[in-house]
Amino acid sequence: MSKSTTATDLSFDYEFLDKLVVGIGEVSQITSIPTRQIRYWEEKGIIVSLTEEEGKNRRYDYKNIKKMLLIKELLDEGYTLDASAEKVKKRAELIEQTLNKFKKAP
Amino acid sequence: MSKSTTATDLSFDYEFLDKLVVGIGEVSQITSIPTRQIRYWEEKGIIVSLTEEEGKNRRYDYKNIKKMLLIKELLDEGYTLDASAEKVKKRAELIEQTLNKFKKAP
DNA sequence: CAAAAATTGTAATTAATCTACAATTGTAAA
DNA sequence: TTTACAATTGTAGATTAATTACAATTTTTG
Repeated sequence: MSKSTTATDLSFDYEFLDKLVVGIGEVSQITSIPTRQIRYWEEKGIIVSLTEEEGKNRRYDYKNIKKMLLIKELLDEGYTLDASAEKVKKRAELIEQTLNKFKKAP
Repeated sequence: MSKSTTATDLSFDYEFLDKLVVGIGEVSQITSIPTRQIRYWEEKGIIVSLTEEEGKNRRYDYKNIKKMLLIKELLDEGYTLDASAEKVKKRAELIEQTLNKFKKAP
């Protein structure tokens, strides 16, 4: 009848990650990236939030957060922001594929 | 040297779930539980948020969200709020154990 | 019905976020 | 070293979202 997700079943919680949306403050807490920097990356088009309309608060999903973490790593390694963004674009496809694998499973 | 979490490695992203914190608005979006109801449950002591101090915004972690989803299910099944809370307390231990299993892995 | 449980409404206040304009710092080529 | 661009940071003033607190309403149970 119902899905009954039994709470302990987190063998992989893609269903949860799929619904996940977070504000910029939480992203900042999770990733240790300052909100100001997140907005800057977004301003440059490197990150695209799920914001409904201009002026409303930004919302980010799992993929967004993963991207940011990766960009942060790459910057640390010495890549420029644009180069990092380029690299991330390719990896993003992998993340997507991996997530889709879980989604397709019956 | 560094942990290098490579972003595509989400075979199980316990590290991510561990850091996860979410505001009440997002919890409401994720779970479809109204914010008013979440605050009420908290007021009754059934949920305990990570709020730093009174007046500041509430923050919830993965376990909190899982608890809420479970309570919602149990209410649907006809349990009272207190009975649901009781059941959840036991399951919470299971969730914790499961998470710890991942944490211990080298 | 009466009492308790559970939920919901909302006003007034505070916290967090938004945009926009500007300043600062870092890097690399001329 | 200077010039130029990349990257980040600061902040004022406005707006969105969350807080508490008091109360009302709906639901369940004896």
